[in-house]
Amino acid sequence: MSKKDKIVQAAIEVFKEKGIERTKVSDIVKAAGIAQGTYYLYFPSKLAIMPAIADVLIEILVADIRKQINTDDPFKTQLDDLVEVMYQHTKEYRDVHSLVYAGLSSTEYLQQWEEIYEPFYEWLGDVLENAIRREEVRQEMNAKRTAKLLIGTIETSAEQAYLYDQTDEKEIDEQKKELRTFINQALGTKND
Amino acid sequence: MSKKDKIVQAAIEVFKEKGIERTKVSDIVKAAGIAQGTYYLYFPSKLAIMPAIADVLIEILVADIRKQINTDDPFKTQLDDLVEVMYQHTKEYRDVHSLVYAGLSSTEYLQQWEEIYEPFYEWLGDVLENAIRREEVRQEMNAKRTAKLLIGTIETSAEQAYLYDQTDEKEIDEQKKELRTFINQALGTKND
Amino acid sequence: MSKKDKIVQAAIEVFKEKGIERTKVSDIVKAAGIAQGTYYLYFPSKLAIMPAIADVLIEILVADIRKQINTDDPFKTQLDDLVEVMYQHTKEYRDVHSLVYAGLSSTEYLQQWEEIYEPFYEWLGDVLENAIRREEVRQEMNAKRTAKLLIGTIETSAEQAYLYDQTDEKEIDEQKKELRTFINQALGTKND
Amino acid sequence: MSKKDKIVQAAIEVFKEKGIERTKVSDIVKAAGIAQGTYYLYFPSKLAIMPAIADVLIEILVADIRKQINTDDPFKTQLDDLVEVMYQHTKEYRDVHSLVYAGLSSTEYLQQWEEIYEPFYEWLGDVLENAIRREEVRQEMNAKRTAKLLIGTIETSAEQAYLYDQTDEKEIDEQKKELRTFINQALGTKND
DNA sequence: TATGAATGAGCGTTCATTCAT
DNA sequence: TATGAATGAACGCTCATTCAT
Repeated sequence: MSKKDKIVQAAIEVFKEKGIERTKVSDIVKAAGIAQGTYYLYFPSKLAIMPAIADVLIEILVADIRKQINTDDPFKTQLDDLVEVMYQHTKEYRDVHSLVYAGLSSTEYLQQWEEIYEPFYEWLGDVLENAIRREEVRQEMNAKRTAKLLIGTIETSAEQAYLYDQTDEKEIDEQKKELRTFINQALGTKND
Repeated sequence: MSKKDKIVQAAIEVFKEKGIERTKVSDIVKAAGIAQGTYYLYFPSKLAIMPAIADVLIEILVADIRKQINTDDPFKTQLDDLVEVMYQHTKEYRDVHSLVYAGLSSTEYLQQWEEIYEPFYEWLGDVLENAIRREEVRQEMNAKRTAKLLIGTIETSAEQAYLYDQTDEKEIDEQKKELRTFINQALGTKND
Repeated sequence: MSKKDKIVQAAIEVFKEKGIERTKVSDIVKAAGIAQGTYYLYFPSKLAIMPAIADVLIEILVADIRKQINTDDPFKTQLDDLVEVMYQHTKEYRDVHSLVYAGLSSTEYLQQWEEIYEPFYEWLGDVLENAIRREEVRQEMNAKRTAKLLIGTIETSAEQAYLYDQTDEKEIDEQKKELRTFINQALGTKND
Repeated sequence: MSKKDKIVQAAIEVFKEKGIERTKVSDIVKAAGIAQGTYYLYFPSKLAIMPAIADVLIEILVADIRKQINTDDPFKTQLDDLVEVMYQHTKEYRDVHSLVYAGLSSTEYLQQWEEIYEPFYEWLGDVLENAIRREEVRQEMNAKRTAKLLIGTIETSAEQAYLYDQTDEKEIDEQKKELRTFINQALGTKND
């Protein structure tokens, strides 16, 4: 693993640990086992690491999705699995996610956010197009735009679920069920 | 207007202009026309004001919605209007909104986020229940849960739209149209 | 009790409680049950109360001494009793004592310290003069100067004893015994 | 000289000039010729430097004493010299001394005070033991305890003397004379 | 006298960034 | 490349004091 990756990994770890607290560069370098100055050989400023972190988060998410979702399954199954993976991912990384988002907010990097999500949009867009072709969903939709809507809906729902520490799993399951109905309707998913 | 409200108003203004990191307490008090120490009579720390700001943002949003949406209109019309108002609101306040969210992230206050949204959820939940009763939407939904999903979907979509400064209105209109289809389908809105 | 006295009493209480921590004017007024501004009707500044506190401390000490020491007793007995009372007093008030001393240090009031001790010096000077007259101690001493030395010696010894929280009473007793020998020798106290 | 020592030296100088309340960390670092942040690499807070200062003060005192006192001299002479050196030292450093003591009072460090004095107690304890062996003082004393009493007595006496700016040297000489008598008696110093 | 909200100068501390090695 | 001690600008917060009521 390159030193740069090591720094990014360490940063993610520290964000997860320190959670809500503000993370210092000195924490990151300590976790990465490098000297304070070394950080600046790879990133020009404290916030400059944020896009790299966001990239990794999306990479992890997309990798998980590819692993857990079988694109030969019926679309409805794939959709259910997508919800599961995204809930799982949100649960594990939601602190980091919101911190990174916050970090990007205070810089010129915010613009990159959508760009970073692009591979994810792309993947889901392809899946939707397949489903359209296979007539497993309604026909007249724009696959890419709908992919963005779908991702936004699932992600926000997951965030609402895990916003409270109180992981009342039963409550979460209810919400997940409602979500599945909501998006299946939205896409006009065929059942049989 | 109470002094506390004056501080909150001033904070919103300054956050809109400068962002969260770049905003000093001294900027807020200057804008509010009060002394530095006075701020701390009302809020124990710089970040402690965030929930109060979020409250105001939601108040404004809900007030706008009440003003612009006629609950006697067909549900479909109300939904269209809701999208318009929320897009408008996101456009105007999206900086503050994400800053406040970021600010809450770095504190123990994040938990309050959902609580603050409660009045909005409540309102839309009532509207949905009416629509269910009037058979303008599909029957088997849970109104409150669906309200949360709906709000999350519209809000995220609006955020995606205004994430870039480049306000390509045509592009935005396309996305808005796709969104309307998406949510109408999701709710099973009746057309006639 | 006058309001001024109430403030002084409250200040002593707060000093005892907060001990080592810096005490704020707001703590004092809260304890005294008065408004912040009222304090300044009686003392022109935060530190201005220090001499008044010192006065009270000495008053208490001298009152205790008068109560516990019988000036008709043999001088040696009086001396033993004096040691007891001063140790007791130091134990109870040593935090306040050092804080007041510190408080006076940072002002022009430090000069008053000796002045405040004057009644105590006076009292012990008289006792010593009696002892000289009664030939219970060596003859050639200057009563007033020796009183000051004696008080300083006993007080410092007591402070050394209670500097540590660890109140090893056995150790303290040993030191007290050594002290008694030391001062009896110093004064040439007659035994029989 | 190490950077830490440089900071301590500078702090002593500044405290002598300005007092503890009026001394800002920025004054200390300016005098030390270092950056503000550097101070905090060596001391975690403003007050945390106090024990280090106290250490230095005692070091200086003990060094002076070793230089000025000939341990081959008769004990009585050594005692006279000790009084001289301690008066001298108190005169020069009394502001810093009481400030440091006050500073320690407001922290958890107060406990260290006796610990810091330890080398001084040790030295005088040895001297006393020698005197006992040579039968220059009374025989039955505990050397270490008596050393503490002796130091306390002389120090307090010197502080009483220099508490007033008005250095009436004649008055001070009188008191010093009375002090010498007092402690010689206390120790049973032999004259011939 | 008494109040207590308001003041605002002032200070301790932090932490991103630099640079000599 | 790598180090980590040093930097110093920047800022949150405190708290003694004031003053309108």
